[in-house]
Formats: sequence, C-alpha cells, structure tokens
Amino acid sequence: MSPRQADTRQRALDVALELFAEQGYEKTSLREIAERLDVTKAALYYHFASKEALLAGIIDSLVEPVDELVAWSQTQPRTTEFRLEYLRRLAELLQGPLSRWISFVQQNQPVLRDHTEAGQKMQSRLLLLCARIIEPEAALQDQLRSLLGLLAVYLGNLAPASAMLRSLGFEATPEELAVAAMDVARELVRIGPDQWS
Amino acid sequence: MSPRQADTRQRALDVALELFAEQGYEKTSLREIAERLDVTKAALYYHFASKEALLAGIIDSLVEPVDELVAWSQTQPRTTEFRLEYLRRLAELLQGPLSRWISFVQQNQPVLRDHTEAGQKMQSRLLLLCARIIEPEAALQDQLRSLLGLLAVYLGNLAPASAMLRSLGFEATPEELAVAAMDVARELVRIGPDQWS
DNA sequence: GTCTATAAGTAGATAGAC
DNA sequence: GTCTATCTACTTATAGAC
Repeated sequence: MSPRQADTRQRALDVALELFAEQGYEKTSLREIAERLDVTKAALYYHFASKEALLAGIIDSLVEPVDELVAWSQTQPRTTEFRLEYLRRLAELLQGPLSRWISFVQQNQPVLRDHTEAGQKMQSRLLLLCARIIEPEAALQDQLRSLLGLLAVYLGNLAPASAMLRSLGFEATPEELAVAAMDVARELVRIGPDQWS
Repeated sequence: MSPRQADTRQRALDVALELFAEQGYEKTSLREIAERLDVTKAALYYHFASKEALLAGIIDSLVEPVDELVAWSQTQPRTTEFRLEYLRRLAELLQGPLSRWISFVQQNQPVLRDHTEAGQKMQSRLLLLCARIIEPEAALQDQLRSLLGLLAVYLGNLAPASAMLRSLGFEATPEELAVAAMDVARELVRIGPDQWS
C-alpha cells in the first residue's frame, strides 16, 4: 500500500475522532468527514455500514489503553502505594492517548448515554477508571478524597483542563500545574495512619 | 390568561430546556419541541426568531441564580470563612435551580463552545463560579485544593453526580454523601495556618 | 475500493390565511 | 397567536457502473 493512499479506513477513524471530539457527533456529517479525506460519502460507506458503526470503531480504538491500565490495576493490592502508582500512570495516559478520549467523551455525552452499545462501553470504562482508585473498606470521606485525587490529576494533566485552570488565574506553566496537581493528589489518596498501606 | 393556555413562550422555554438538557441541542428538533407543546413549528417561530434565539432565552433564565451568588461573593472578603459560606450556598443551589443548569452545560459543550454569544455567556458564568473560590495570593497547591473543594461539593450535591458515585460503589444515601462531601470540602478550602482567614 | 446518481427523509425557516 | 403549506438545504443511506 502506498504511504499516501494508506488505509482509508484508519484515516477515516482518525478524522472522525478529531471532528467528533471538536464539534460533537451530531453536528458532524459524513459529508464533512469524506471531504477531509478527499473521498466521497459512498466510499465511506464501503468501510463503515453506518455513521454509528464509525462511532463504534472509534470507541473500540480508544478503549484499549484504558483497558490496559484497568487490567494492570486488577493485579495489584489495594494499598496507598498502589493508588500513587495508579495516578502516575494515569497522568502519563492523560498527556498521551487518553487526552483525545476524554475530549471525545466530554463533547459527546448525549450520544454516549443513548441506547447505543458503543456508548455503554465507553461509559463503563470511565466508571471503571474511577472505581479503581476507591478503597471499598475505607470511610466515605476517604473514598471521596481518593476520587478527588484522581480529579486533581485529571485537572493537572489534561490539556484542555489545564488551559481552563490558567484562564481561571492560575499563573503556572502546564508542567508546574501537573506537578502541583500530583502533590495535592498524593495527599488525597493517602488513607488514614497507614490503615490500608 | 387561562392557566392551561398560559404563555406558550414560557412553556416553550421549559420544554426546550428539558429536552436540550436530556438529549442535547443538536439532537433536539423544533418539531419535537412543538409536538410536546401541542402547537406547530410555525407557532414556535412566532415566539422565537430561530432555534438559536430559543437557546439564548434559556440561557438568560438559567444564568440568573448564578449571577446572584457571584454578585454576593464579590461583596465578601476572601477569607477561609467566606469560602466555607460560599460552598454552603453553592450546595443549596446545586440541589435547586443550578441542577438543571449544570446538566444543560454538560450535555451541550459543543454548542456552548461555538461562536454563539449565548454560549460564551454560559461559559463565562461557569468560570466565574469556579474563580470565586480561588485565593489569588495563595500557593498553587492551595489554589488547587480550593478548587477541588468546590468539585467535592458539586459531586456530593448534584443529583446525577451523586447517582454516579453510588454506581461507583459508594454505599451512602444522597444525604450522607452531601454531608461527607462538605466535610472533605471544608478541609480542602482551608488555607495554611490561618494565613487568609 | 472508489465513483456518480439518487432515494427518502428531516432539518430550520418563511408566506400568508384566519 | 396559531394555523396550513411550502421552500431550501442538508442529512443518512443505497444502487450500480468502473
């Protein structure tokens, strides 16, 4: 396969993800996607049976890195040390592949909550991602603190979130923000006087 | 005016808000809104020049309680005590009028980020709401902690968020959750050894 | 694997009668 | 203030040639 004309299917997934994440699923038409790919709508229908199938394809590719993190987390004991490492790995993902994933989720709440099977898959992974930081035996307050620790990492490492923080008056570089967020997060996921560490 | 046939304009705003918050702006058609009102699309156009004007009308009505909270906050000194009271008032709003507002924002990120003037208004209020909890002179970590305190109140008091928490395994009634969230939030907005209190 | 052509439907919006 | 009827534009999706 020539490098230019390489795999229209894959290019379609990339372009569609970009547009869906930017302007939402409903607002993005197949015509628009096809134009960017420099093919016709009909060509698109050769690769995907429907717009929803295209959506499902995107979701499948996005879910992968999350599943890896969750799978790893399930082999670990639920100690404070584990939660700290979990946050470190999450921070890394948020700066990489998870970045597009989260934007996509945020911009497409309506479709994802729909009956669609793909949407359910997406939502379930998001819940799982949050659930792994929570220690079921801990006090309610400590469970909440852990979850907020995860949110801190999210705020500090996801590009749009950190841009919002700076627009809120945070005078810090993205790097400083990521470090500060991890500081705060560490404090939050530490439970009791070494009860579960 | 008869109570039944009362003000189609207001009823339209109510119905549209409900539908927009539930399934998103793009996915909701004027036909659907008109059907629920038991009038025709044309009648809708008598009251609103366009779909976007309808959106703007909704936003204006939603922005009001937020503006009140922000206005009050601007008369207050920026002490820890203020932030605690701010959170108490926010918690109240989240259980009342702000509830629909937040769902609406969450489900309509794409439209609200658009060029539309109404969308900008909405976003600016959301930022302002967050900004009032932040002490500009504080250390970056403490600023983040305050913001997370606000998020805790959000998680604990907004119905959909607290439903999500329970699906995450939090075994608590909505009331218990709200109390626990305020506990955690109090701890987070407290800055240093009474530096700004 | 990509094209042209087109079907079938719905969207937002308007004209003009009542 | 609400109606019927209609317009234009655009949507998802399909049929069939190359």
